[in-house]
Amino acid sequence: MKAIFLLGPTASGKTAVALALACRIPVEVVSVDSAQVYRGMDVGTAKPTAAERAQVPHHLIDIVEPTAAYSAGRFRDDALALVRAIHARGRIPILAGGTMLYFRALTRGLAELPRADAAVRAGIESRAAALGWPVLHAELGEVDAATAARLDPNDAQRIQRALEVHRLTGKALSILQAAPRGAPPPFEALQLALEPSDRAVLHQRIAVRFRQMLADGLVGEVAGLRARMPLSAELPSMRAVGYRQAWETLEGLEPEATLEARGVAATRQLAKRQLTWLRAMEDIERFDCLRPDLAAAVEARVERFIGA
RNA sequence: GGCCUGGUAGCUCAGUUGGUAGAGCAGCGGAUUGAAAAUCCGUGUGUCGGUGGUUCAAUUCCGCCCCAGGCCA
Repeated sequence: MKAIFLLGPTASGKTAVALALACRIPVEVVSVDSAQVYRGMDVGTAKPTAAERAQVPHHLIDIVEPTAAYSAGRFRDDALALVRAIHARGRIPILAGGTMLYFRALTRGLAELPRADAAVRAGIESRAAALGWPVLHAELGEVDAATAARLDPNDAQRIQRALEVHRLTGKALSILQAAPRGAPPPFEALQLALEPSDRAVLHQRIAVRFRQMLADGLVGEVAGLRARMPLSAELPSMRAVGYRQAWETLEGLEPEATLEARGVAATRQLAKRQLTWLRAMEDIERFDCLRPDLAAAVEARVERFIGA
């Protein structure tokens, strides 16, 4: 069983490459993207168009409401089921996207941990508001010294998660994470990374694309979502690049005049973090996403993989 | 043409009663196990507009010039 991984930072051209591959090879695309899962968030997440989705089946797009929270754990389950189903149809899955934690969850597995618990999180949150995260970090140190040592006293999100896991299971996160993982993924993957040889060119693309998103009505999309459902700034969906900045402008927290610059900067920062992940990955074949013959080069490599 | 106010890091600005300078943002590097497009950590040498002068020493004081605003002609 074979699968193709296509990873790259935002604006590196993953969608175009995947579509080009689809012309030659019977494939289905599994999106590996923590923002494209949200229904109604179209403009700012650069989802493939309806036409593109009609051309090739795409999965894990528009699967949850923006009021909900998706997760790496759900992604792993969903993606493994999809890979199986696509294989059963005699096709090859292309897992394409830029959410590198999701790729890792797939290739290395996740520890057996409890899901997020809203009530427990709220309790931790309110204690943190009163005492400050460094105090909770110290408390974590009493029940899970290894995790506390690994985390910065200000890393609210991870301290909260570690405390949550302890409260829910009575065990230290570090112990649970050290336990052996489940079976490795039941497929052989060709891992391809798209990386720019010139960061400045990627930045240029990002600027052009964000400007286009604004022209395409990103702010209106966010305003519409806010009018239709009970959203809040803390929701993962509304923390997504572009959506957070549009939200701040709609709330009057930041001037509209700076929206474009803030959105572009946030996108560049996202791309930088994605590139940091990619740089650390081994067993991955890298392609310069700026080369003019990118699609053809990837195609040739994939055909070799499939033929083998 | 005259007067005034500015010209300091990519941007916005602070500062040095004369001993060559620092914040925010941006950028860059890193971490990353159910929120990950998140969260966190680290990282600041720049002809202090140019040029003469005073001084042991000038980005800081003085002269002239250039540039940008404003006011008066």
